[in-house]
Amino acid sequence: MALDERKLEVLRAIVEDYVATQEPVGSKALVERHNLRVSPATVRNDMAVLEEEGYIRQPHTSAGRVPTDAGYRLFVDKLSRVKPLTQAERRAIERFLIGAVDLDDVVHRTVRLLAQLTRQVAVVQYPSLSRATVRHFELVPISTTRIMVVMIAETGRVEQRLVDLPGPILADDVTELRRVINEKLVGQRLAETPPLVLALIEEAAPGLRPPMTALSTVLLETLVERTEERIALAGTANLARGGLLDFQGSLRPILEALEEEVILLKLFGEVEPSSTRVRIGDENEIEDLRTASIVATGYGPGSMVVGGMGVLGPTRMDYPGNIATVRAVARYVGDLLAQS
Amino acid sequence: MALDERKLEVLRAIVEDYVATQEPVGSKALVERHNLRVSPATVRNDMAVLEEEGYIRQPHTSAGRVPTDAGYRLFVDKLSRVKPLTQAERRAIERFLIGAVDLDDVVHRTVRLLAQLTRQVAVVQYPSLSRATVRHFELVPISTTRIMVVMIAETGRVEQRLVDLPGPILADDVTELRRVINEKLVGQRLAETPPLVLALIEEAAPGLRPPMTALSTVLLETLVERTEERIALAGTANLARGGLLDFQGSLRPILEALEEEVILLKLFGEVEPSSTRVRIGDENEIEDLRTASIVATGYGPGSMVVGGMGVLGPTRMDYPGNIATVRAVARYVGDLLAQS
DNA sequence: GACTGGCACTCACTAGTTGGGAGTGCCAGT
DNA sequence: ACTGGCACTCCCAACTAGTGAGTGCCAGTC
Repeated sequence: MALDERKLEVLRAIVEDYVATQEPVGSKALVERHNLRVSPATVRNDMAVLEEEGYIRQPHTSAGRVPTDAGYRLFVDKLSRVKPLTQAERRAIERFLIGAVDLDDVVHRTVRLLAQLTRQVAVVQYPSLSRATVRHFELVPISTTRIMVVMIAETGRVEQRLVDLPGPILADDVTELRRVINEKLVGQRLAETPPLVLALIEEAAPGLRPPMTALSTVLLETLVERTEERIALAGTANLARGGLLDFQGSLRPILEALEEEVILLKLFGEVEPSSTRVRIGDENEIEDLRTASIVATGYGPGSMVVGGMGVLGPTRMDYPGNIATVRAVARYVGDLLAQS
Repeated sequence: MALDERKLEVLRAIVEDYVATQEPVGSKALVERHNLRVSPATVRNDMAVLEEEGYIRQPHTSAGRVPTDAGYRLFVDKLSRVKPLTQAERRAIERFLIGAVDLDDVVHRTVRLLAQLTRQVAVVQYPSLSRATVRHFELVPISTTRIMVVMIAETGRVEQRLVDLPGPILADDVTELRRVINEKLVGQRLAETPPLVLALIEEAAPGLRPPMTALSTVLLETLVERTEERIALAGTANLARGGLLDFQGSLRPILEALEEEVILLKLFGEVEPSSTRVRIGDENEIEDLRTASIVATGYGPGSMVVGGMGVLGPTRMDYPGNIATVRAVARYVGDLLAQS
């Protein structure tokens, strides 16, 4: 059965009221607060249909209605208009991000900003290495048989690793190794470097084969294969708002899930370019997050995506507002990355 | 009034039972569980005295007794014997830390390990820059007017910053700058470098004064003065155990405090060499943490202290166990740092 | 056919009541 | 100095209405 205009309007009203008040909403209150031009009885009939269709439900007989996950989904897909940010919010974003001194700082500020604006838990993935390009490799001799490899990505991210060499090495040879490595790898996307790294060994002068082999092994292992992704988190205290009504009483599983970087990466790292993804309650694959919703989007300089960011909160959240905020922040950060 | 042997024994028993059961403990149960060789009535008299002295209290008339913060304090100072780690725990520590590939990884693993072993919130401060010594400075030309400065500390920590130069610079000049900087700064404790950095400008050849000035400004600003301290956190989910009985119902303030790095640094960063500090409830200066206790200690290679670590939990925590664990982990990590 | 007013019904929530029991303080006795 | 006994306190859990918001249904109206 198709839902006519008014039924959708009723659903929208229910979602909005419930999000605002956190209490099941009844037919009478609905008619009063939104100027639906019909009587409570009519609304009740509509509600019965909406419930039949699975968009709302009653916590118990003779209580008001509450949206189901499906209801939120419909609301997000069809009923919510994008809520443009206020001037104050835009200013807050700029002010917050403008003083960042380096990449770490940008990520840090971003995640706190998101948490503050949305009053939810915020998550920001550090610009992914595998999607970034190499700006420079630096080799720093620590001792005669030890070198520190420092990789600087185009996004500003820096990774370093110690390499033990098979034998002592001369300063000039280090310079040569540095030259070769940079010549071959700079400007490449990291995900595409493995074959190039292997080719490096061939490339090196015969005398430099052993140290180059040690180096390339480490490069492959740590910088390419084990592209360790990092995550920043803020606003967990926001979970404890709403006096435990959300999340059916226990924060435990949510907090646990939030500590698993792997889970967060799955949620916020898998973003398609320039689309905002909303996962509502049940739609989450992670068991422990079935009572939560997630708004995630990708970000990066220009149209490139180097990482994901977003917020996590109770299914009963302000979707239009949070979507708008997450998008806006992502765009700002993208611009910021494009500048540097 | 002096507390005789048995009264102290009673206090110890109360603390241990309360920590174990989370319920006020009565005289009868006490006599049964611990083999005090007296009757419940006698214990009641002792309890009355202990209450008078402020070491225990009754949640309400005709309930058992609960330790006060002062009671825990006395317990920690006088009554608790160090609880040696089990073989399994020692093995767990080793196994957990043995595979760490770099400093970040060490800190990461350590904080998770602590959270897991103590079942509390764990905090580890990254090895402090100001207390560390410089191993090497690297200058990486990004463009003709831009250099990236990379500082490698003895602890393995790496910091980097972009520097905009007043004018274009030649590769040879960069080499020269690098040489001078390293010559003067390597091996110094970072806290003592500011005068040396200023002297660098004098030191440089006249033609290199402008770029060196730009460099030293950044060095001072970011690497020395703004010695940004970092903190790793894990186990927040443990706060939600104990079903909200601890922390009088609201996790909110605790979670908020935990997000303030400044607060955590104050709590875990100010550690005297090789002493373990226990802060119990009221003793905390931070208002929001008056319902929590903290066990913190310093760590570092050998007898040096480069940072702090510890755990935070309800006042009702296993002090002897947590103290032992924190100490042991700190010692292991210290050894690890000494090796590298 | 769509909407409305009316009405009986359901059922969570609150407040008040009660009985039980764990625990206490006190006291007289050893 | 310690103990057994005893009256007392008072939290807690279970039960009992009473209340009211909200519903579903139905007959009536436009």
